[in-house]
Amino acid sequence: MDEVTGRPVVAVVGPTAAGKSALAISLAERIGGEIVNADSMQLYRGMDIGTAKVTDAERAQIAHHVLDIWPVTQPASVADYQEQARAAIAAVHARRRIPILTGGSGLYVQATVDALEFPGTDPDIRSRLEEEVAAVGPEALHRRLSELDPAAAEANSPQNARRIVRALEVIELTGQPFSSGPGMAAYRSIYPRLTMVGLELDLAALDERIGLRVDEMWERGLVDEVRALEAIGLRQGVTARRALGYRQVLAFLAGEATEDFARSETIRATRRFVRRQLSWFRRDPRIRWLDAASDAVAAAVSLVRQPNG
RNA sequence: GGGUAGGUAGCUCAGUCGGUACGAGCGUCCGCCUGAAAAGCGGAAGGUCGGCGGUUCGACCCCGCCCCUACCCA
Repeated sequence: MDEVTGRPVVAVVGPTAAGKSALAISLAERIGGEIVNADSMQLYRGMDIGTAKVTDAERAQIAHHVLDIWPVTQPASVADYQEQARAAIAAVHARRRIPILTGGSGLYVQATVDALEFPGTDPDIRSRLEEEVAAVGPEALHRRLSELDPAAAEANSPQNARRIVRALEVIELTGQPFSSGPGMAAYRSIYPRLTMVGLELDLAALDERIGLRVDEMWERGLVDEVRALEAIGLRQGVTARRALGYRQVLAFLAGEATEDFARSETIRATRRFVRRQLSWFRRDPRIRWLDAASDAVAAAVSLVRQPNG
């Protein structure tokens, strides 16, 4: 068994606002762990309040990794994240401690833990295709995709410009159909001793917490945070400017919405997001779900100590 | 008391010059997801078109009365 990957890895996943960060910290204390972030937006430097990033105090308590790695102007990249997250896990292992991958970005968790391989990207091809969709509409490109890679076309709706562009990009770049490489690696973990813990809470309670949490973000100065990030290019970043809360505050700062509207929209969008997260995680059969309303820490500790499936 | 506008999906509103509601956005529910993923996308369930009567072969759309809301006049 591989010296590094044969060591235990824990993943704490689940919807936003269920309490993953706190659970991960408590768990880390009990089992001698260090946290590896798997939250796409917490990768951005300066996006603290709106992403509910762990505090300095919490970071002093338990080591956190793969946080604040990108400037807000940089487009997100799962492939880049994957590399850094795996390196962080290896480093934690090298310290003979247990990495606890924590976050609600399903794709990022899977990219780290599963044998996913991302074909490359090419800015020129990408921007050319993007201009094309803008000009011709996604349906036209979808038709082309049907000829080049029927399976990929089948898998994407003709409206889904983003996915169609990426599929065409990969085909052009690799000369291979997009649908041939990816897919099958999902749920095949590269870490044999992986324990996946899902933290759940009933939707009504979660919705309530989201409302409170967003109000709290406002009190803590989310608007000022966004204003400061705006000054260093938030509006130019393709990914960061669309983050929950940030997008809405930017609209408010641009005079396109009232502050109240920005806040209620943030709550609404976050609630919708939580549903998408659940729909992603629910289908992963490896996840052991724990109720956030009960003693999830104790339950998680015992799961880690006696993985058993 | 009089007048005007309006009462259509949970919400905000389109619409039918009378022929089984083409509805839309938001909300809700379900799902998809391999380099933007807190993103992007798909599907579904929801309506006796304020009430009662009338005209008509047929009314949500016409007529009468009533109720409710907003505003105006007194």
